[in-house]
Amino acid sequence: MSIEDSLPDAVRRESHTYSLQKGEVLFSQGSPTVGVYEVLSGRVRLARTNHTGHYALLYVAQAGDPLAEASVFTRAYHCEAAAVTPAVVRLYPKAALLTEFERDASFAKGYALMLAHQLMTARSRVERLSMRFARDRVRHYLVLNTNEDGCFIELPGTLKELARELGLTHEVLYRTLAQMTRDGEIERTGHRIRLLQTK
Amino acid sequence: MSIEDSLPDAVRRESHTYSLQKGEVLFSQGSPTVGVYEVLSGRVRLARTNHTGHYALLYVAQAGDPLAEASVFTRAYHCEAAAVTPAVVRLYPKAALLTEFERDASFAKGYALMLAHQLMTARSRVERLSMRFARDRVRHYLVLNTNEDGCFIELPGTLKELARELGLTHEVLYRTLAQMTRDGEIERTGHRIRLLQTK
DNA sequence: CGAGTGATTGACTTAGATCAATGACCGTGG
DNA sequence: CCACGGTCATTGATCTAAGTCAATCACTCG
Repeated sequence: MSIEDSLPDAVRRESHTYSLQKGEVLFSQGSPTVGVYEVLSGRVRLARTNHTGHYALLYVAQAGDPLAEASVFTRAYHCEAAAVTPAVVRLYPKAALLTEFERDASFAKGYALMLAHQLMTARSRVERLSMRFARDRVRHYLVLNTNEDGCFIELPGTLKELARELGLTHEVLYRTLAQMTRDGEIERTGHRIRLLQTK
Repeated sequence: MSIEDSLPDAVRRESHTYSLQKGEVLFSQGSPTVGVYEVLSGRVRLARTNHTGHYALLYVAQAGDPLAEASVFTRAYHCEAAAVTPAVVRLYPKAALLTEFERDASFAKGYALMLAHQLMTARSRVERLSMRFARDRVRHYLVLNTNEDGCFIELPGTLKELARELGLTHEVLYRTLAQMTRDGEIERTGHRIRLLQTK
């Protein structure tokens, strides 16, 4: 599901990594597209500036996230990318991607499928963030992130990171998890959470 | 940018429309994929149910929204779709889409580009919903939805609909717009908003 | 005309944000 | 080896923006 998985060796071989200092601009709005990036570490923000100078944040990509997936098909970047923290990114050059795309329909399918998955993920985050109560957001996240068995959730990072993902302060997340534990809705062992039947 | 635009006549010719009653299930989790849908009117919700019976809402598609874009590439639907209101949907059959996809690389590109745009839109909604204050969300929406000139916004629907899109109650949206008007940040004429320079 | 809905504003409630403090843990440099 | 700075996890007290409830007016449509 990550961008990396959907890329053939031919493309991977031509990729390069770049290190960015905090604040450094990776590409700017209107500049010609050179390819798709993947964030390896740190955070990179995408933002757009209006004709009238109004600014809006579009996306903050973290380790593992792809960046500028549309740029394969367009001439110029529609937004600016800049590092929020020191960051390392990998560039998959447009030419290699386009060649593969034309040459191999199964690569094209894989790329489209990857985009469709990213889209579904993003949409479910939208639904989650539309929920008013912290508890509902936490439940939603847990249900969509259980293991095969449907019971256990392995938290990928820190609880602070999860709080950010859920659009909550970390304090509220701690309290909510504590309350859910007290209520017998979940059980916690370190960074592993077990989702119990509520009925 | 809508799904319709990226489809060639060959596919459009094979599409069919279906009417759904409120609550009617369009497809269920695990059932074999028949194609991609587009919502013509009403609302259709996508939801997933866990092995353990836990339920989570993934997406609510409204008029103009595509549904199950990944289904072209997969055997079974990963979630359930059901009408929230009476709804009309259009089905683009999988076979026709797949044929086009294999046959015409430019269609494949168009489809992927459409997905990438949808993705960018969804991500910016995530950023918007992550903002704490109503005013910040409204500003974000306005900046990303100005006309060519970068000043005017034509509201597509009602303010109540916009409030839902912004994750706010309609009362709060009214108050926020009123306050922004008082503060000279925007001007309103019916469903047209003018974004002023804040300096 | 009357029912239904959107737009709007006021009064009150509340969940989450903020501020603050503490303990656990971890790596690092003297 | 241990002290110290840093971050994470956690909890309490307080504040506040948004939600809720309620009322009014305008408008549309059968």
